[in-house]
Amino acid sequence: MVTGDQETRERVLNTAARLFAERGVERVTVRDICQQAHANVAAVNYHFGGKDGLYTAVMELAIGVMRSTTEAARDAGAGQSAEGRLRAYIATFVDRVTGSGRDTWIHHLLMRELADPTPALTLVVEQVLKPRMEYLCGTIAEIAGRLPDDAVVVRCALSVQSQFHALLWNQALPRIATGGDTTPASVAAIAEHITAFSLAGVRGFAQSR
Amino acid sequence: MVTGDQETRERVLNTAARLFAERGVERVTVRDICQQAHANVAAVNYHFGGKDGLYTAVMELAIGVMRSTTEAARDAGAGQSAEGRLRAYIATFVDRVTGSGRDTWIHHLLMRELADPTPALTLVVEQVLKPRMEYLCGTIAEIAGRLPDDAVVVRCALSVQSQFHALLWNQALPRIATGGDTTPASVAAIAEHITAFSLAGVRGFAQSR
DNA sequence: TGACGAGTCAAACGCTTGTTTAATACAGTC
DNA sequence: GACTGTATTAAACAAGCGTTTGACTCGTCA
Repeated sequence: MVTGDQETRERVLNTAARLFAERGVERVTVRDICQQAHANVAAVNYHFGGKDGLYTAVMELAIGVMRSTTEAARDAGAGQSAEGRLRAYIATFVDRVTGSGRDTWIHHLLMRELADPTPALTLVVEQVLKPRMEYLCGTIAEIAGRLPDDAVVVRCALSVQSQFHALLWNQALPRIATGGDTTPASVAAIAEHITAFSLAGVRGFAQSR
Repeated sequence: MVTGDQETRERVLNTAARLFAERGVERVTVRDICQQAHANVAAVNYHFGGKDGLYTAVMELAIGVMRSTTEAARDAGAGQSAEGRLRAYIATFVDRVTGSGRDTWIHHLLMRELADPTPALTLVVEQVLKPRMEYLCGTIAEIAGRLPDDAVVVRCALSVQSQFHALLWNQALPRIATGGDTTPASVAAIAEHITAFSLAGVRGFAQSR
């Protein structure tokens, strides 16, 4: 085969990640993947032990990137006030979800996993969602003057995080709301909106100590 | 056949609705549906013209219920202030999504349709999502002292609506957050949280006229 | 009574799916 | 140069899928 510079395994893995995110695991055949990856049908079974193994490998790849997103969101606000950290956290996520970076497919995979859980959800929860919630709760707790495990704080964190997911309704959004474009300016406007909305929401639960 | 009181067509339709919502269309076979509905495999093709036709029929059924939910959410706040209307709207939705009523499956179908659009999305957008956004924007506009088509108002409406969807992360939620129970008390607490959070968020964008 | 349409049924039909096989090529090692 | 383990290939495999078929059972109506 006239392979490129890339190893077959890597080509299959990357192609599968893209297709799984686009169409969902069930709507992608191993023949689709291998054809687009310029690989033989047997490659999936040889390198990943089967379609399920391939999906697991894709999810592990995705989890790695998601963890780095969490870190980036945390680093962006390092040394700032709680308000500043929340603002930086939101801006990082909006930026990555709307695809200014190049890893949009990952968020679609995550959305599918939440809507339609597979065994891989356990990994996602432990390595991605829990750390995010923990950081978010810490920041929000500081803003609200409450404890991080306060039920009010947890609910606020969910309210913040859930707003990101509306950004992924790619097909529906442009038809029900103005905008939906992802120019740097509008992305920044969305981030600013979620920040302001969430800050006001959280402060409404503020408790004087 | 020892059918019950229900006609075969109805049994197949209801069984399919439940299974499609639970597992997703791709992970449900016609044989699954017919077995659970105590019907012959050919029933799907005879009554609905095929699996696709069955899915369309299920979505039409779901859209009917969703429209009635929209009306119920609107009626619940009739004659009240804008704040009261928003509170009633949110309470109605939280109630239906968490399944105190019996139509939870519909929201799972909607979530799947947003994550993984099919041709049926067009119907959902026109007959369900647009009317909801319109009503929500009207209410929020009044609270914020802005016009209903103001971009700020539209974004606020999306922020409100998106919070409902976190309630549907059935598998993931109990593992990342405390609660997740659906006792009447906690459902009311969730509704109250989203209301307070959203009201504060919207008021932050209030414009003195 | 006999013809007719609607509904149901077991069985079979193609087709696609994920997976396996056996052959082949190739690089490194003794 | 024979041996070994890795990687790739075309072809075939068995199972499952949605769908179709033709016979059969009714209730209805002329």
